[in-house]
Amino acid sequence: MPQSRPRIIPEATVARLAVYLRVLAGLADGGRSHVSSGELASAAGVNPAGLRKDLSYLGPCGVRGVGYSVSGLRDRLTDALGGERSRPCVLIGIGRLGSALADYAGFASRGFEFVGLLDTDPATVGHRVGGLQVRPVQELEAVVAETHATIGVITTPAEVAQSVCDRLVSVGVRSILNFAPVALTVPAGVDVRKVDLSVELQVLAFLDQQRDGTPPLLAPLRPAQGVAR
Amino acid sequence: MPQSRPRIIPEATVARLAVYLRVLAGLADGGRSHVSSGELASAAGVNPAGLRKDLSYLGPCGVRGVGYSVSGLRDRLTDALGGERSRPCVLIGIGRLGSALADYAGFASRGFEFVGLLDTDPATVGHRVGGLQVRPVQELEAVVAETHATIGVITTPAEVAQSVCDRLVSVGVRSILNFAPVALTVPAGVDVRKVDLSVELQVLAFLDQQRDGTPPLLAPLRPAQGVAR
DNA sequence: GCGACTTTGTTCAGGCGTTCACAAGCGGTT
DNA sequence: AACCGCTTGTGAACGCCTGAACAAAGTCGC
Ligand SMILES: NC(=O)c1ccc[n+]([C@@H]2O[C@H](COP(=O)([O-])OP(=O)(O)OC[C@H]3O[C@@H](n4cnc5c(N)ncnc54)[C@H](O)[C@@H]3O)[C@@H](O)[C@H]2O)c1
Ligand SMILES: NC(=O)c1ccc[n+]([C@@H]2O[C@H](COP(=O)([O-])OP(=O)(O)OC[C@H]3O[C@@H](n4cnc5c(N)ncnc54)[C@H](O)[C@@H]3O)[C@@H](O)[C@H]2O)c1
Repeated sequence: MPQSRPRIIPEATVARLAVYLRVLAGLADGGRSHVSSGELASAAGVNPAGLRKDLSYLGPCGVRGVGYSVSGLRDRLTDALGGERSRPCVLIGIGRLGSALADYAGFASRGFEFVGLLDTDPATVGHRVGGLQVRPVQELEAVVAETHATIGVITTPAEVAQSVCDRLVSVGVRSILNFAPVALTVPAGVDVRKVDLSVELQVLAFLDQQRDGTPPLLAPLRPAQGVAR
Repeated sequence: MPQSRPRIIPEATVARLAVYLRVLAGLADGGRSHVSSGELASAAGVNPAGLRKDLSYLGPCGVRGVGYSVSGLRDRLTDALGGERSRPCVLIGIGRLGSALADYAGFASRGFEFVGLLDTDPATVGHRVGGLQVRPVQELEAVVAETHATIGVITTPAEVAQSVCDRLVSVGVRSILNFAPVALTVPAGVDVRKVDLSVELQVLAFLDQQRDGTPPLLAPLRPAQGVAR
């Protein structure tokens, strides 16, 4: 038996694999033992053929004529996405958004654990949020060193996001999730993903206007599948 | 002078236009009158040529040899993205995440205004969040009707997201932003955008593992530009 | 044991998006 | 008035991703 092929997985596929993994976790809880690509694709909101293509990057995962083993596929996906080991994360900026994230149970269940919460505000430092005590941002480097955090999440105001990012990078954090509405500049070898909620709303507004304003002009779009992307 | 061309704008471009608009707002506050594509692209974290191509969908916007007028381009972008009119939004599920969104000032400044906050929890209903009183979710249809909300934001638990979505669609909301980790099914003509934070973290974890595990194998990737995507 | 049905895995073509490179156009200067 | 440098706008090539059709393969029923 040949070992897992070291093929390159497109980033768009990786994002979908994470969605499949969550759906599979739900199916496993429901006691299901097998799923077809059609059912899984429907639950994930994607095309069945695309789903099979995504899974094919991991090598053959299913049984023809039967489908995929829920637990088997779940394990394979978990492995492909980085294993089951807990990923320590630090969160900087414990305001409204940061508090919501720190308190969210959905991350821990997927292996992401906040091991450090940092803020400048003296009114916030010392408080317990999500079972962890908020520490002063001056200790950021020390916290990363002692916890071996590999992921940094930035929920500070935009003005200070770049400086926070620089400090994270300087102590070895190479994966950053940024909620502040600025484009962060980082050296090569560091990955930044940005979540920009204002942009999401603005795109919705644009699509809305386009729909109302010029119905015949936007014609050559989606072939009317009843499932959201 | 020919009026604005009714060309089709790719969705990826629309999202970037929203980013440019925000950067321009900052430049205008700073008193700048002109910008070059290079500077704007750098601030937005994109390629200069791509930026010019994005803007070209709106027709000629700049002056060769000089650059773009900050205020002129800002107005043009504002117009293209749906005008300056206020967009009323309803928010369902005023928990930790929902409260953070309702309280956030960055949306109102871009024309998005929450006009209805809804929840089931009796302990939450009646409270004031972000200057608005939380109302029982039973009144959802009434709130949409009286406020003419066009955008619905879902921050409820995943189990009820689909039913909330159905109710929004049934009263005419055709733009939905979903934070719950489920794929929503909607009829054609309704746009759904999904924000999935667990997936973002999972992708970061994957990239991290890929970097450490197989340095020579992921070689054919990004040409080492020091700016995050 | 054999056949037919079901579902996967892969191949192919099409579209979309991104990137590079160059010509066109404008302002400033001599 | 003509030249020069700078910046935009666009055309074309490239690569990536998506969607569909087809063949391989395994299971269930008889
Ligand atoms: N809340 C939202 O719904 C929302 C939506 C979209 C974007 N954002 C963005 O997310 C970020 C946070 O938003 P928020 O609403 O939570 O703001 P917030 O003001 O409630 O929280 C920001 C926190 O960062 C802390 N902080 C400030 N400077 C710091 C520093 N140098 N180091 C560490 N911490 C520091 C502040 O003390 C505060 O607690 C902002 O950039 C905002 O634009 C928020
Ligand atoms: N908080 C986070 O950081 C985070 C991160 C990723 C995803 N999410 C997702 O966002 C959603 C909300 O997360 P949260 O942390 O705010 O959860 P939460 O439990 O704090 O808030 C959920 C709110 O929805 C309300 N609700 C429940 N059923 C409802 C219904 N039928 N109609 C209207 N309201 C209803 C609840 O009363 C509660 O106030 C969840 O789907 C969660 O998976 C949250």
